[in-house]
Amino acid sequence: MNQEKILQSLIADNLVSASDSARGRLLREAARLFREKGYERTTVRDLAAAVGIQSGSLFHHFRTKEEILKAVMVETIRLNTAVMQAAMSKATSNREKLRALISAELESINGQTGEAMAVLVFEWRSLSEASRAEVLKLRDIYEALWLDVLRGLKEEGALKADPFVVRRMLTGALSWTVTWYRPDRGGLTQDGLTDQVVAMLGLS
Amino acid sequence: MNQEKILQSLIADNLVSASDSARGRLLREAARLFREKGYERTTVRDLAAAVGIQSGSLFHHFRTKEEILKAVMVETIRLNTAVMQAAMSKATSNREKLRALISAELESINGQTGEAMAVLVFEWRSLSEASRAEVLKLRDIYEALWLDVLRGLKEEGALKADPFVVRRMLTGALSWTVTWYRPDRGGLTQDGLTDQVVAMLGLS
DNA sequence: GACGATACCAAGCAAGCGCTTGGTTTGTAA
DNA sequence: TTACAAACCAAGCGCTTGCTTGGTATCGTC
Repeated sequence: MNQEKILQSLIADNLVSASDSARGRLLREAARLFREKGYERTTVRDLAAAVGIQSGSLFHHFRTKEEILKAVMVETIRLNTAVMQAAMSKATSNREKLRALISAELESINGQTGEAMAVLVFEWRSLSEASRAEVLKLRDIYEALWLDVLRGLKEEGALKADPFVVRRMLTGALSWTVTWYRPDRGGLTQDGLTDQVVAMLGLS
Repeated sequence: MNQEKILQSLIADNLVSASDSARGRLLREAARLFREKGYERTTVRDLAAAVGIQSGSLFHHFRTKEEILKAVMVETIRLNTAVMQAAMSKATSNREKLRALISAELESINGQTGEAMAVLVFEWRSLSEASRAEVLKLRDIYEALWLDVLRGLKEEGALKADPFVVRRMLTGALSWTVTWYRPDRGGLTQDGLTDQVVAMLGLS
């Protein structure tokens, strides 16, 4: 199951919006703007202009501005969880699985969903309490994938530090790549970066 | 030279504000509020109320709201750079120096200056272009300290991955601790956390 | 070709924002 | 005691914000 097929099935189940639908286009532009200027500095007029409608018309699709932010986050987690599960299913050993996880997360952060992932990291505080709880539930599923593999590596003796701590360190380290890593601008490929991370953990 | 003495000398040189001065108190409250609610969601009325003055009176001390944000960041970097240089000067080997750096950065992120450090990470986009350049200059000095040590370790063969990449990974990993690590809430001490990071790098 | 839903527009409201203004109090030093 | 600057207050201006409202195209369906 490749990434395109995963996306199709999620769209069919109405779990994420097709990128050629009105909703999908809005969410993509919203992710871009939230990433670029921050949620608070992005006005509903900015959002509307980005998809070529009047600001009031936004509220036909979403009840509030915050609902747009939540949708960006929710759909991104759903997509990346599915992609990650698929990436892992091909691997056999825990070492391979970890590499698949790191590679997939780097891809989600620096690839197509990069803008939305950055929003997920930096705009957390702009979510209401209720939305936060909703997003957290989805994130827990995602995190469980990581912890299973890291615990396995710990038991094998390949990992010295605590799995929980390692995952949180990796979350920070990988998220942070969004602030400096430019896959296009030569030098380091995404695979090369994955190698570096694995090397840093002493697992290469 | 302990942390208190460093602070005194910086205050004497007018590089950071004394925490019992009007300016110092405002900056401390600002860091707290910016951290808690974000810069954009914090109003000048919030800031004024936090130090017990009228909102208009703020502008006697700072020309704009953004200048407050900049001051929080600038003073924090100045302080932490000085603390870090002191921490490193005691160490002899590069291994020890790296441990000192990690420990000091964890302290700055999770100790007294924690709120300001979080602001530095999460409110970057709220700075104007001009302020950003100013803060960046200071950060470069700070980063040079790290890169020197990491390059040394690489030459010794103790480090496998690229020093530049490792530093950026560590920046993310250590910054991220602010979102989950609670030194008070039992379990892991700050020294213990430092051990975990060193172990993760395979340098213990 | 009538109908109802969906998608949108044009206009603007109420609230909150950063910041200004003119004037008063407080602290300090000769 | 006087003089003066620094620190602050009370009031509010001009603008932007998220969102609402009442009405109009557009489109698939029978």
